[in-house]
Amino acid sequence: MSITLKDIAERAQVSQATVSIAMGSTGRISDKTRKRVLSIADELGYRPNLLVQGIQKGQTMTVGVLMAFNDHVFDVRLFNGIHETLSSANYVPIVLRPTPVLPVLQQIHSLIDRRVDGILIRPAKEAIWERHLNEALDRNLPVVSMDIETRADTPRVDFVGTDNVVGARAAADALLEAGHRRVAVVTTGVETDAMHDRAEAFASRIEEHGDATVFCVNQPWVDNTKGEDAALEILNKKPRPTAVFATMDHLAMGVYRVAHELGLRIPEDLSVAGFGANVIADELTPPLSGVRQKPEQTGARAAELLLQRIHEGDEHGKRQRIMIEPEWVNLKSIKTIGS
Amino acid sequence: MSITLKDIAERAQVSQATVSIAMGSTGRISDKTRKRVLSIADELGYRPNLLVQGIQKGQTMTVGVLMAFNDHVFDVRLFNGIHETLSSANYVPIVLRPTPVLPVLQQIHSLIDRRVDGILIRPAKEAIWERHLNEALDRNLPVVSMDIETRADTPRVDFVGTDNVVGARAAADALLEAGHRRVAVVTTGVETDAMHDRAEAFASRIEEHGDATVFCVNQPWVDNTKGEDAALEILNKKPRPTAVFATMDHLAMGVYRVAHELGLRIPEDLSVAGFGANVIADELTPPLSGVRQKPEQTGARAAELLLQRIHEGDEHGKRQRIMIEPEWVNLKSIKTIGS
DNA sequence: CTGAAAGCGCTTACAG
DNA sequence: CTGAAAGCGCTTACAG
Repeated sequence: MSITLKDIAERAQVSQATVSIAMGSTGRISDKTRKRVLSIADELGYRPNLLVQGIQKGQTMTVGVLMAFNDHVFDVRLFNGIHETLSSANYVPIVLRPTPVLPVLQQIHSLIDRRVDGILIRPAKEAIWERHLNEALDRNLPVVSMDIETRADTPRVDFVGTDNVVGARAAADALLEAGHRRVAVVTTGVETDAMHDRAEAFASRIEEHGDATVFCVNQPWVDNTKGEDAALEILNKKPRPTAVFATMDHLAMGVYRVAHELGLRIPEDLSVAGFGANVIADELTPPLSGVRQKPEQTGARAAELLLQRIHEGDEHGKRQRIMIEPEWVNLKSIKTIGS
Repeated sequence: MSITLKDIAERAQVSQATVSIAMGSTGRISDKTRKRVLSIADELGYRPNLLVQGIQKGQTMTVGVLMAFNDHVFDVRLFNGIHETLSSANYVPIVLRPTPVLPVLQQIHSLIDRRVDGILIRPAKEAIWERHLNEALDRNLPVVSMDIETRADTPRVDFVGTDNVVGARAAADALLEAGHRRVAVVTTGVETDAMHDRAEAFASRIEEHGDATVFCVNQPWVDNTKGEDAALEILNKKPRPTAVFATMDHLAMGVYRVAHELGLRIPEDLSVAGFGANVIADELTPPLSGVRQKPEQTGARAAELLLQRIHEGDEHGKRQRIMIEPEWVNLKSIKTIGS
């Protein structure tokens, strides 16, 4: 096994307690013995056993992260944000990926059994997740959900996510400012509240303008949908809208394709805006303008909030809900229409 | 704090040892007491403390995973494979992301301090990583590297990665079989051995044919290069090659772009093949044929190997080197030339 | 300034 | 079949 305090104590001819004190900063000790002990520890390659400190202090400096990583790029960026914050605080993430085969309950138990100090989760659509969170909450483990909000029955779960309303409004403002007065929205799946919020916020902002019209087409949610059907419906409309806002970048890809098939050039004949955090925006031709989420920031804020909860202990204040403002990025897919 | 064996013992009016025995399967105990104890444990929501078992048995059922997640899709798929294998064995991954700011040495210490049972790593190009691995190896922690091989100075690090030679040969065979006799290779960066191996294996396979010619253009490695320059050089060559093999999918994107600019249609005027595990292959128009890596399998095999090393303990056999065979996938970017 | 002892939560021989 | 005791590696009052 590895080197222990006892080994060092023997070598240094002092008690184990003295070694312990020399390592930490608690308790007074002569500078001479401390130096001697530390140099022996170093020489032996001593490494503290955090497991012991974990059972003693009830603090493992470990956090559970439950993410499916289905949305590859978004989840990785989210994780990067989490990781950075945790690292600087000397915490470490245990990453578990809930899948249909691996029951979430079991994974939460797996985290509890290892005595993580808190849990970060990016919930899936299935409500089943949330019931199981009580297993953690009942043990006073703080939980913060990211990007997707948990239901009402888990009031002690904080939330950090994208401010969809601010983002969608920015998109509307940008299109209006570019002179567009006849715009459409492609969206999908009522179930996902985020898409819904974006479509609604966008539409109502356009309508506020008074002089502009907007209509919305909802593409039923199927996995990996690119929204071609909805795009077709929009582009066949007479008079054709001059701009389309897609509530997620993936849907904008469908618009690009259908436009291409119909011989419409972007942005000359049609302006397109998206919403997301994917790289696809940059890889489309022309690069897609739109609302850009900030997954790193979301992850970092979530981790910060979790650490704060961990440190404040049981006097848990009221539920927090933090909205990260996305950013409007103008690339080459929007044409300015002369007034 | 949480429920302990002592709590259960008090409630059940038995000794702590009895409770412990009732939980595990070691030691005999009357069925009656066992049932009573278990039901009380259940009722109290008892969860074992794996930290304790960790310090007692020197086995934490925890594995360190060092991955940068720079290649989003590949790394996520790799991780999914790892995760699945670890989960089924009741192991859990602590995922750390080495970045220029966060010294790897510190992260390895972070893993050692938490007494992980082994380490999986996807090394970056910087050799600095590898020196630090000794910190783990010296403590008899098994280490398996994935996708990218460590240098010679870490002979106790097993490896699981893609069989580049088999993959590149499959690509060559496919192009030859489709009738191509004048083909080119776009590759990049001599430093990355993988690209080099692919280019070389491909070229020599083509040359073996006797009747076919091949030439190779190396695009200097810059971040996120799409190989446009190299592609231009190739497509301007007279006579123009009928097919191009890109040693990574990203480079094939450059070929697509340049071909498009030159007015060449794929596959009518030019056939293109790639190599990789990215989604981009499917999203290109037309979908890109090529060699597909199997990151999930790579991750799973690496995790299996690590677990095996963990279980075999100190009698560490000789270094293992496992090659996962990629698969040739024919989509729409290859034209068959009449003989 | 340093040491002996108790305790964190659990397991494992050893008695009875 | 069940209990008392020692021990895993460390920290923290408490004596000296």
